[in-house]
Amino acid sequence: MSPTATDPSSPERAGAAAGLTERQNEILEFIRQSLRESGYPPTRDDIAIRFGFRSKNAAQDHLKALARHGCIEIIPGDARGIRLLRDADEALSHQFELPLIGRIAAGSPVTAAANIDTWLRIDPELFHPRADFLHRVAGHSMKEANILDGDLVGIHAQADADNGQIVAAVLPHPKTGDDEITLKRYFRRGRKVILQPENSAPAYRPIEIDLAAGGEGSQEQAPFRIAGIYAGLIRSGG
Amino acid sequence: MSPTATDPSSPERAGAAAGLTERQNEILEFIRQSLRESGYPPTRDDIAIRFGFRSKNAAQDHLKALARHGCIEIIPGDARGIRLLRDADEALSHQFELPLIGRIAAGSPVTAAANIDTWLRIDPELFHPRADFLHRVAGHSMKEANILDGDLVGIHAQADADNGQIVAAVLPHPKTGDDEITLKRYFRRGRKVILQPENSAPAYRPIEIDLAAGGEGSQEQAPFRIAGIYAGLIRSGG
DNA sequence: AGGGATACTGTACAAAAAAGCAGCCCTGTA
DNA sequence: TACAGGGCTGCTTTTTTGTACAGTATCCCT
Repeated sequence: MSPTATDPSSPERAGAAAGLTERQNEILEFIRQSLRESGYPPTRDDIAIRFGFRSKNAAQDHLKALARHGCIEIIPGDARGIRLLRDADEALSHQFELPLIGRIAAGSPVTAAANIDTWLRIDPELFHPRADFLHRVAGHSMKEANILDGDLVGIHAQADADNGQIVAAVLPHPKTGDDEITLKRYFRRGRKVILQPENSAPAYRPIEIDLAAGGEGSQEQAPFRIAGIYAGLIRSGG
Repeated sequence: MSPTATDPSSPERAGAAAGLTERQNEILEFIRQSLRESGYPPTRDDIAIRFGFRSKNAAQDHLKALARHGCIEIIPGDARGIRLLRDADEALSHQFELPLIGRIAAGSPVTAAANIDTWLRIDPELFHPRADFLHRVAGHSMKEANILDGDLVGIHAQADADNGQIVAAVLPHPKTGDDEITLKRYFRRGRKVILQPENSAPAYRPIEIDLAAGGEGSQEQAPFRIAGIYAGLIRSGG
């Protein structure tokens, strides 16, 4: 058991907390499992038995390390006094939550952690197709599709769309240059993409993009990309 | 402390498990609270301190009683070895869920267990005011308020409403006589209540109710009541 | 080479917690 | 009136747990 790789710089598994060793992640995962299955945290002994430690102090050391990293909190003197902290709890708690995406840091994937404003407790499966993130609508350009200013729209992440679907398009803002999410109806005719608002007021004009000019699939800065397709919305207040 | 009423036949509080005494329900609620706030169950001592028992055996006795009633499971020998069983666990798991209410059994409160079709994972706090239940909209009568057929509306339970608010009204269906939930804009002028659809098509007529005729506050079957006010909606699919 | 972290073994002790026994006071019921 | 059950006090005993201290070994970085 001793020759286990313990290189702190080894790549972490997906879903594992950052900055932890493999062993520490295993311990953390065991705590989660214990909470799920028995409803209360493990003792030092439970951990030692599970991992084959001959001394429960090995478990204690690991718990201290996890506490130092801010993954758990140890309540001194309490039997099973282990509390999962926010970050460590994420994998568990985000099961029925959706990230709210606002501005997009230039060049980053839409759902990158840096772009997440907050998490909201909505089951992704309530949307069709399943939503991967939410975006707050600004403006009235989709009014006639019954999508209003302030609505939270559920977006199913995918890179392309069928003609006529409502998409969340990522476009650089004409003034700031920052990437922004816009909801529009998508049409493609040959090399041209048309992003069509659903508001017949004259102020709302379709956006036309010529893919030939360094567009889709090009290595240059793409003038636009599809973050996903509209999958539903949630509206708050009367 | 001893002269506390302990009549096992006393009426149970709303949300409390059936067949339990008041004291037992308090203990159960404390266990839930402990799980929510600290993340692990209480010890016998925790319970004794909370309720002012001089002997932790009082707590032990209560736990045994709860176990006998199938509300909890005691894992022998384990510190904090208390597990909430399914029924008892509901209050906890529904923390971020909302019941979907369809048909209303005649005369029953809207959110009675019998009227709940299913639970959906949406944080009630996402609506304003906070939603207490959801209802699926049938028909297009509120189309011009941007509430469409098939939308799930969040309803904040309250018995009255201001003029002009959108309410979930409970009305007997003209044919079946079953109570049904309808979304309409509410107006009251003296003794008359007007439930106004938001659809200018001629097929949609306002409903007028004369409260003088055995209506609101009367002992006879009320012709209508307000289940709550509209607090937002969730729409699925493009 | 040395300091520091991770990852353990082993021992010891005190506090925390479970669990049993005996008994008291009520109240509703047979 | 006897009896059962809920609701408690008090006390004892035995586990279960947390936690500190002393070491060993490996690996990384300076």
